[in-house]
Amino acid sequence: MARTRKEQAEWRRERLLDAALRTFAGKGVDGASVKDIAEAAGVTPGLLYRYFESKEALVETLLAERGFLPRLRELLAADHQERPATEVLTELLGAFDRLLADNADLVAVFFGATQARAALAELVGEGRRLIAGFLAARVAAGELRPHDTATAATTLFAAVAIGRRTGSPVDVAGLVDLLFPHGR
Amino acid sequence: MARTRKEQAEWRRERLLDAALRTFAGKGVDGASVKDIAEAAGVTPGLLYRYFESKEALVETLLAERGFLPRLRELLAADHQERPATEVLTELLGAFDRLLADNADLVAVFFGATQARAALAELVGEGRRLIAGFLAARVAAGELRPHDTATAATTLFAAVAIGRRTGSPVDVAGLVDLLFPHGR
Amino acid sequence: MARTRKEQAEWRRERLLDAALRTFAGKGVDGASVKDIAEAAGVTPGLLYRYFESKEALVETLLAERGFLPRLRELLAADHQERPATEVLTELLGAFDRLLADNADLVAVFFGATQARAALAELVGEGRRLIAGFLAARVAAGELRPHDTATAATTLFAAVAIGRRTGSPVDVAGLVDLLFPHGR
Amino acid sequence: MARTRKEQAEWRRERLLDAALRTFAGKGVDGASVKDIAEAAGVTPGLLYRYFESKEALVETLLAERGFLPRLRELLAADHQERPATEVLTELLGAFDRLLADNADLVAVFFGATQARAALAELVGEGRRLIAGFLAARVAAGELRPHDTATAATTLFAAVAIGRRTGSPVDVAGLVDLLFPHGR
DNA sequence: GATGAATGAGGGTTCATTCAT
DNA sequence: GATGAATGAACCCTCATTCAT
Repeated sequence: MARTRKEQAEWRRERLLDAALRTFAGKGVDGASVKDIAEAAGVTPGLLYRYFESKEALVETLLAERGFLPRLRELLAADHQERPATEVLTELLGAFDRLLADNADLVAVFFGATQARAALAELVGEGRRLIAGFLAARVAAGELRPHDTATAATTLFAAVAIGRRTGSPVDVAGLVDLLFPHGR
Repeated sequence: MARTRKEQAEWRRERLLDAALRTFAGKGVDGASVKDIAEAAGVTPGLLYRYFESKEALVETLLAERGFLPRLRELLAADHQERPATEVLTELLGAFDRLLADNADLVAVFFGATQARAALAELVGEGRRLIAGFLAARVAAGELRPHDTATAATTLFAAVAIGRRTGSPVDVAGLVDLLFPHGR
Repeated sequence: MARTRKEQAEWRRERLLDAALRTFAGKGVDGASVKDIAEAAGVTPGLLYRYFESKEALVETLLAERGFLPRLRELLAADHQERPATEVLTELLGAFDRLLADNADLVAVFFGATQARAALAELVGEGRRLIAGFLAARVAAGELRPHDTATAATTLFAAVAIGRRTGSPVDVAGLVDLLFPHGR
Repeated sequence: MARTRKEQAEWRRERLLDAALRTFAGKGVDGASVKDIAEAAGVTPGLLYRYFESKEALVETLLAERGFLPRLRELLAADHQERPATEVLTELLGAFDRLLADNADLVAVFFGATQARAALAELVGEGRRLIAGFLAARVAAGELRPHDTATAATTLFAAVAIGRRTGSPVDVAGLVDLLFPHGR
């Protein structure tokens, strides 16, 4: 109330970005229409064009302003000084994890929202389960050291998949050696 | 040449699936029009409907027939007998890695193909670099054992991200302990 | 069985006309696709074009060959000689009525098969009922001679409607005088 | 000019209904494309969808808002008191006739507008002519009372046809007796 | 004679975008 | 600043028709 013009405009812009993020997360960037977004924001489609040049510009703005790359940089840039590496790592990854959790909608936009999502989940789930089973068997046999096999399976799978996806494949032998140095 | 009608039909169907896969990978499922796919296959859009009931049915067929879940199952189901776990794991993950490499288009479909792709790559890249730097510093300081810090960074990042994405977040402390048992 | 080529062709042609008539009656001429007709005849659409030049030609053929105008002419051309006019008329109209009943599908084609059909039926039904009520009241009051008021209502309504529809409006006063000479 | 937005919208809606009615009357409901209607209204097809949910909804709206059933009911519901039945009937049918004349386009929609139209007109025309000839001959011979034979022919024909069409066939003998009581 | 793969035109409809109000 | 009428292009899909097989 009693907002200045500029404040009001700024506020509206943010609400539009909110609405866009929600809508994109739900229907995918291509699947969400400008009308959908406008409705989610409680305005008419026309108004959107006072704040953003086009739908494409809206997406770009969203990624730029709501992307968590800056937050990530802050996080990682902190000076960790004398504290133990694993403690720092745990804290760091925990913060990253929370960042993702807090920005679930944006993550959804990053990964797209298509029919293929279910298929992906199935793929990853299945692989994880099978690998975890294998690891557990070898732990039981005393070959591998006791460890959280579920996490290990996820990790192995994820590393390979993300490596491929981002165009920087991991060295598989190195990966295995990383988790099980000296074969244990 | 000298193809029977049935062979010709089978061949055309496969070419349409090829074209669809390529087109979806490039423009995303929603972003690719039936016309795009038909053009990529060198036919008229109408023809597509002799082979698939709808665009949606085409996507489903693609995931069902070209999905690599069956191949993955075969891979993992193999009997590994007496061979060392790390050897088996390396082979397994290598095969998985190759599977993904051979099906890059399909992977692109799974992960969605939007404007956000570049942003995702940047995010992962940045995170990876920063974490790798931190790890290298600690290795240099003698705190952590020498290891492939680039792979370790990718792995940590990937595990957290995939965990969030698939709705099964990893236990971060467990993850760190997995890579650096006893803090090393 | 053991049909000559020509017989077989003739037979097929008639079956196609049958199928077309049925399909047109059900879905309307525009609403029925060549595929619909071919399916109803148990053949492929392509074959239809060996027997008829186009869908339009098929419709024309149907109206020409299955139209009952020839039958109607025969009916009316009969020499009625010395028999009483009302007897002849009854016979004639009865035959016409049967002709229409036997060719219900064709009648449906004549009148079109659209959403509007239901509205038309409602319109005619309502009008008929109201007029019949009026007539019955006046008969009861002794003003009009006793007669089949339902038929009279239909008749009056139909005459006006068909008159308009065919572009030859009836003279309404003449019509009333026809049914109730001398105001009775 | 100087129309408010709301007035403009109302006006546009009515013009679209006008255009639809004209176009449907000319080409039939199925035969008229949304593009045809839009062109007739001087707008783009897309605009139609701001005013009507679909082509089907447009047809329904047309029948509901431009149908003359309500007008017909008013007409028939009037209190006719002490006036002679034939006078009332003449007035009533005259009003109905005018209603149809004023709504010729809508009548065309009701009856469908296909290639079959000409065939129907021919059929009715021919039958009418032949019956009228027969009646005239019998009047000349002194068997039937003098009357408007053209109207009588139309009436007889129409009654039978409409009866069949609406699924309530008339009793032919009763019909003849209605027009020529005591065989005259 | 019969099939069915293939086409080109057009169907109804949605959508990003503009602009007068 | 905000609306919503209007557009033009594109969307997915169906259809009448052709022709090699």
